[in-house]
Amino acid sequence: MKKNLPKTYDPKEFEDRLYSMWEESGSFHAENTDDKPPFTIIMPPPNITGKLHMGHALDQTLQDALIRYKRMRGYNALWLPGSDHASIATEVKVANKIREEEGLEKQDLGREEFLKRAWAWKEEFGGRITRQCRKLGDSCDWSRERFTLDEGCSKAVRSFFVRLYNKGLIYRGNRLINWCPSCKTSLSDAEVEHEDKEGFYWYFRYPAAKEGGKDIIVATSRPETMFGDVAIAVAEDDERYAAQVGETVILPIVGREIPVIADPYPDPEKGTGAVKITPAHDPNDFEVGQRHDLEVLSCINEDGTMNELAGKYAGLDRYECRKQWVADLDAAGYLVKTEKMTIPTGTCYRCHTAIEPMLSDQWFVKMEDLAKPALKAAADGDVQFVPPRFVKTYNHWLEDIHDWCISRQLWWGHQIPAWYCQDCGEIIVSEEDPTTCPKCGSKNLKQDEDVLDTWFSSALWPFSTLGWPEKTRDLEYFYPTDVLVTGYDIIFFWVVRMMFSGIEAMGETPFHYVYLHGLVRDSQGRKMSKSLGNGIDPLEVVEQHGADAIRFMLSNSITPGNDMRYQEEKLIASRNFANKLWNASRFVIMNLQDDDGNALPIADGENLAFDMADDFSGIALKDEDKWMISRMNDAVKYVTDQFEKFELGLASQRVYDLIWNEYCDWYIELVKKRLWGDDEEDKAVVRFALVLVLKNILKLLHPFMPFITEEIWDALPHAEKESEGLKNGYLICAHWPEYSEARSFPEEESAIASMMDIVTAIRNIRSEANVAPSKKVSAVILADGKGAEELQREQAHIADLGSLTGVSFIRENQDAPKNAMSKTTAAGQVFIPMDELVDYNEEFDRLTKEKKRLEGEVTRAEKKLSNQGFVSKAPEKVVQEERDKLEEYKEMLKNTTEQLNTVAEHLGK
RNA sequence: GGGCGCUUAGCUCAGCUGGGAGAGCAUCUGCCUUACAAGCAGGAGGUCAUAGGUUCGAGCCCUAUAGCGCCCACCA
Repeated sequence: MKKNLPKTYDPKEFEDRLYSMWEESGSFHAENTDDKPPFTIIMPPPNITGKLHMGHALDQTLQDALIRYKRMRGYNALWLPGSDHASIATEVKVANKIREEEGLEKQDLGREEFLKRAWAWKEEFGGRITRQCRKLGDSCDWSRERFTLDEGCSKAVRSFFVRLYNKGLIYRGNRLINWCPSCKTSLSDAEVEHEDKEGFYWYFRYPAAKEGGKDIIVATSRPETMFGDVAIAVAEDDERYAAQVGETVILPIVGREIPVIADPYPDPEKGTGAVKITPAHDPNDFEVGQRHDLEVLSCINEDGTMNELAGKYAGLDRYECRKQWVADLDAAGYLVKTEKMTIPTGTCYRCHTAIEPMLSDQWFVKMEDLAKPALKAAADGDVQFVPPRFVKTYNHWLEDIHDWCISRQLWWGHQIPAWYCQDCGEIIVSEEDPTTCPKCGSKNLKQDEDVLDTWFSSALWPFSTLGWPEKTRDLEYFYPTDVLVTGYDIIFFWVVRMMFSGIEAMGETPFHYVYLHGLVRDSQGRKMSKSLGNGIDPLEVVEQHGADAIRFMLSNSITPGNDMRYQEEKLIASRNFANKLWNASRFVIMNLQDDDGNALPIADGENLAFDMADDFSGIALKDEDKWMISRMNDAVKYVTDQFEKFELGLASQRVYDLIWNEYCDWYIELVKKRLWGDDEEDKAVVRFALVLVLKNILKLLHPFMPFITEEIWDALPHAEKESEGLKNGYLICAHWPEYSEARSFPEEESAIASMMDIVTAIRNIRSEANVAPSKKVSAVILADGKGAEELQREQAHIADLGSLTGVSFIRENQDAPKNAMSKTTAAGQVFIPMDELVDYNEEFDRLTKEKKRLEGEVTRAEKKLSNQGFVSKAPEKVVQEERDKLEEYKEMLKNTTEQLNTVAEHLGK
C-alpha cells in the first residue's frame, strides 16, 4: 500500500507510466484459447496519411470502453489495431511532396522509384496515428497490428480477387465510369460526391439538315460535350417533335449531321423536351446510345482537356473550351438564350474536381449476387445496427447498387493480379505470378498496371487481419467479430462492403452489431475541418487535461447515431470529476492508515477488502453502509445493462452520479463522524465499506477513465483472493462487479432516503432564514407510520448533517412548536423554532404559497382518482401509487395549513 | 426527386417498452467546514416547435404544418 496519493490530481504524472505497465504486462494481449469466450473488435484502420483528430478519439474511446468492459467481464477481448494504405490519398500526398521537394512528377520517377518513396513515407508517418492512440489509453493488442498493404493482407486481396474472378463476379469491361481529371484515375460511385454548383442552361439551335425542315432547340449545361453529340432525342409521344423523328439536324459550326430519335428517356417537361445525346460523357446518354446503336464519340482527354474532335479547341481545358465555344456559337447566331441554373455536379471525394464520365476499360465487381445475402443478413438479424434506423441506409445502398469499379490508375496499392499475354491476348488471373500463358505458352506476359480501390482491401479487414485465407486459429476463434464501431458516414464505403465480402469469403457476417456514432462538431455545431481551422487536436487536450478527461467527455455526451458537440466546459467538468474522485480516494486512503503510514485494521480479517464480497453476516454494517452498498449494487446492474445496449452515455452518467452525488456528497459525509470517533471496531467496518464501494466504483469507471482508476487501485489494499485467476493484480484485468441480491438493502435505502429528504429540508430552512452553517439549532419532527420509524432510526444523522443541537419527535400537529419555520417532506414535517431569526411575514407568504401548491396537487390527484376510466383501466399499481400520493399530499396540506394558522396567529392576522 | 434526423431550462444535451420532466455549464444566495474552492450547502429557471388525433393518461404513439440539419439521386 502506498503512503497516499499526491495532493493534486496530475494525470501527466502517471498516464504514460501506466500505459507502459499495461503493455509490458501483456494486459492488452488476447489469447485465442477456449478457457474464455472471445470478444472481438477490429479497429477501423485510420489512413496513414492522417493524424489523430477528434473523430478518431471518439471512435476509439468507445471501442476501448467496450473492450475494457468485456475484458473485465472475463472475455478474451481482442481489439485488433491497424492502418489503411489509403491508396489515392497517400499517392496524392506523396506525389505532392516529391513535386515540392524535387520538382518532379511521379511519372518522372517511374513506378518502382515512386513506390520506394511511398513506402519510405509510410515508414516515417504511417505509425503516427497508432502511436497517438496510446496516449488515449487504447488497450489494443499491438502484437497483432496490421496494415492493409502488408504481406498477409495483400495475399488476402489476391486470393479474394481470384476467387471472385473465377466465380464470374469480377470482370473486365469497357464501360462508362467516373473519372477524376485531376487525380487521373477512375472512381467508384461511392467516391463521387454531389455538390450543387452555379451554372447555366444554354439553349442552342440545331438547324434542320433538310431544306425547309424545322430547327430543334436544345438546352445543355455542358456545351463543350457537343463535339461528342451523336443524336437528338425526344420523347416518344412528344407531338411537338413527332414530325422530326427520323430526320437529321446539323451540329452547329461543326457541321456534322446527327439523327433525331425517339426514346423513353427524354422528359417533355424538362428543358425544351429535346435532348442532345453524348454517349461518351453522360451515363443516360450512354444508355440511349446503346438502345439505338449509336457511336460513342469521346471529345475529352483524361486530363480534362479537349481532344482533336473539338477541332480548334483541342488541347484547351474543358472549361476554357466551354467559354470560347459558347462565345463562338453566340457570334454565329446559334445561342437562343441563357438561363442561370444550379447544376448538381459529381465531384471527386478527394480533390473535389468535377467528375468526367468516361468510357474506359476497367475491372468491376458484379454486385447483384453479392448484395442479396448481405441484405438477407440484415433482414434476418444476423447483423444489427445500433441505432436500428441505420439499417435503412444500408439497405438503400445495397438495393440499387451498381457494379463496383475497382481498378484505379494509381501505383500505391494492390496491383491487380491479372496478366495479359502479349502474344495471344489471353487474360490470366492468378494468385501466383504466372510465367507462361496457359493458352499459347508465350512467356511474354504483362501484369495489369492498375491497382485496386483502397476499399477493396478494407472490405476484407475483419478476416484478412485474422489470417484469411489461411485457416488460422485466430480466424477460427475470433471470427465473426462482435461489434463494429464506426461513424455513420462510412456505411456505404465500408460497412456494406465488409458485409458482402465477409459473407462471401467466410459464409458468415463479419460482425453481429454495427454500433454507429456521429460526428464531433465544434462548439457552434460546425463540422471540424482543416479549412475552417476549427479542429481541436485531441493530443493537445490530453497534454493539458489528461486522457481520462477527454475520454469521459466523449463517452459521457454521446447518444448512439447522433452528432455531438465538442465543448470546452464539458471537458473541464470531466477533469473536475476526475479531481473529485482523486480527492475522495485520498480521503479513503488517509483513513486506512495512521499518521505514520501504518495500515489500520479493516473489518473481517484478510478478506474484508475483498470487493466481490456479498456475505456481510460477520460485519456490523450500519444503515448508511448498507444504503451505499445497495446504491452501488443498483448502479452495477444499470451500468452493465447500458453497456450491453451500447448506451455508453447513460452508463457513464450513472457512474458519475454514483461517485459524486452518492459516494462523495452523502456517504463520505455520513461516515466522517464514525471515523473520527473512538469505536475502533466500528471504524474497521467503515473502512471496509469505504474500500469495498470505492473498488467497485473504480471498476465501473475504468472503461471510461482507465488511468486514474488504475492509479487509485494501485494505492488501495487488496486481498489475495481478489486476484485469483487473473493475469496480474491490475485493475485492467480485475473482475467486473456483478449485481447481487445480497447487496440489496431496500429497507436501509428507504430509511436513508427519508433522512436525506429531511436533512435537505432542514438545510433549506436554515438557508432561507440565513442561519450560519456553524450555528446549531434544534428541530422537531412531526411524523407517523413508516416515516416516523425511519426518521427516528436515522435521527443521529439528521442531527449531525442538519447541524442540530437536538431533534425531537411528535405525532400530533398540536404539539408542534408555535413559533417555528417548517418544511414538509414525504416522510414527515420538520419544525425549527427560531424566534429571533424568523421573519414571520416572509414565513407567512411562504406558507401561503406552499398551501396553494399542495391544494393544487390534492385537486389534481382527486380529479384523477375520481375519473372512472383511470381507476378501472389503469394498472392497479399506478392507481395505488396515485392514492398514496393523494394521502401524502392531504397530510402535507393539513400540516401546512395548521402551521400557517399558527404564524397568522402570531402576526395577529 | 427519395430517405433520415433534430426542435425539451439562458447554453449544450439526456429522457429506456406512454404513468406528473432531468444533468452539466451558466446564474443567484450563503460558506476558505481538517478529501476536494477543479470545492460545499441551498435556490431560481421549462404550455417538452405548432395544430389536430389515439388513450383513463402523451415529451414519448399517429397525422399534418413550420424551422434547422444530414444522406442519397444519371450534371437537358
